[in-house]
Amino acid sequence: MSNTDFRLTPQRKIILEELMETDTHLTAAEVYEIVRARLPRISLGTVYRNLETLSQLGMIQKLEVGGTQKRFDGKTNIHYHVRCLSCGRVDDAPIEPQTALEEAIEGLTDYEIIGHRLEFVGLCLKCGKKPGGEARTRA
Amino acid sequence: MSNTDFRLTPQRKIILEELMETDTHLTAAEVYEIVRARLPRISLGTVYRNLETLSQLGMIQKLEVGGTQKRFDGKTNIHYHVRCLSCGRVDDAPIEPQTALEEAIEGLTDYEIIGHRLEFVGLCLKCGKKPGGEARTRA
DNA sequence: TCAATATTAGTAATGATAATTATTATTGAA
DNA sequence: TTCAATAATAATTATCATTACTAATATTGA
Ligand SMILES: [Mn+2]
Ligand SMILES: [Mn+2]
Ligand SMILES: [Zn+2]
Ligand SMILES: [Zn+2]
Repeated sequence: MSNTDFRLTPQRKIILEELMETDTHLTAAEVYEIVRARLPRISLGTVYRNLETLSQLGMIQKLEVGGTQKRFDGKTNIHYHVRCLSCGRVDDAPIEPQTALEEAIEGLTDYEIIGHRLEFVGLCLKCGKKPGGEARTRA
Repeated sequence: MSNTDFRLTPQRKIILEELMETDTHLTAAEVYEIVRARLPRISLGTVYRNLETLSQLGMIQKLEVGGTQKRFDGKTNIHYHVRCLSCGRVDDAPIEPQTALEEAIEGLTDYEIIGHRLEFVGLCLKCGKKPGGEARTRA
């Protein structure tokens, strides 16, 4: 019984491919829409299940950014994000991980610190400039 | 027509009081349970509606921490948090807001930066020490 | 070849939160 | 005071994201 019984099914392969070749941090629903163009019979449940599996295996990253939906990242290294308060768009933040932050709280709390999450919020190019922009979504 | 038609109803007063005198960053469901001890007829919808209203007015803060539930904070000043990966507990992080972070990305992105959120994650005293601790909850 | 195992599509269930609605409470002008 | 306008409530229903279940299909390796 090989312990490596992870099968790279067509569904998983395509989900991975689509996540790799985009930098927009898709939601599960967005992944579903995109993958459906290539695999019309895939089900939303399969997308959720595999996004979970793949992130569990460290092949992708599940992001807990603000807002109501989780987002998924083809990049697995530690990095920060910027989120648009208006349209929800999430981009990578061009700033290196600040290890100093964890050193700063070390010992000041009862917690055993494992990591940290830093998210910048603001308005993306599209939403920020012109008055109005896109409809403001909640959260 | 006075524009200040916010009424400090008993429901709102008690929700506020309970949020003020705790430092544990309650979820809506937890607020509901606690307030119910004093106002047994209050409805969960009222709790949600007023938590939203109060945070809209800047009287409390709605926190978008990791996990599945929003949490509410009686403190309205900007500060960071530590969250336990095991039990979900959220405490204030004893570290000052780092304005330098926003200065660091300023100009490096297309975004108009408005703010940032920093959350440390780890294991609280109760969950971290003894092997086992509480049952690990998801997210 | 074939039984064990993994994965799927489809659907139902769950959990958090928001919207609706009919009723009650408060306000301020007549 | 009285009463119409407004605000807020309790109760209920709806929505949205996500997870669980289930029966069918696919893959694996002895
Ligand atoms: Mn990213
Ligand atoms: Mn706090
Ligand atoms: Zn935007
Ligand atoms: Zn804990």
